[in-house]
Amino acid sequence: MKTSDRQSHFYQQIYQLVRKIPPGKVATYGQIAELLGRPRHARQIGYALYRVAPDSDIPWQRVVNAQGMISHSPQRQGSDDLQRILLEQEGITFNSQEKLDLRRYRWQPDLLE
DNA sequence: ACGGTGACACCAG
DNA sequence: TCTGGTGCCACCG
Repeated sequence: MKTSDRQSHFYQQIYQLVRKIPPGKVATYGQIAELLGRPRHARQIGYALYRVAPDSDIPWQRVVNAQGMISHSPQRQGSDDLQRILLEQEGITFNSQEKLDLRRYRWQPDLLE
């Protein structure tokens, strides 16, 4: 299997898993990578989500960094600001330090799937 | 082809 | 807490 095929397959796995995150819950980049059996590949999750169109059916907004914060970047062309708006619409609140409470909102995937 | 870059994470101080 | 350094590895010019 070519490397490029393995990679796009990995991206599909990422999208499929992110789709399972229910409204009002979030996962971290590292958590997604680990759940897919690739610890330390958190950056790949960011790359995969970067390619997702803002109006996609993939709930890309439900993935944040390990500090419970939205990762900002000029490259995102404002989708980072949109991310916060979408999450707040789902009932998620941010504290004065722009952080959401991971203990409260972290998605716990059902192991029996 | 190759080196800089980055929607990350973790650790030391 | 916060900051800086390090590990990681696909992406892109």
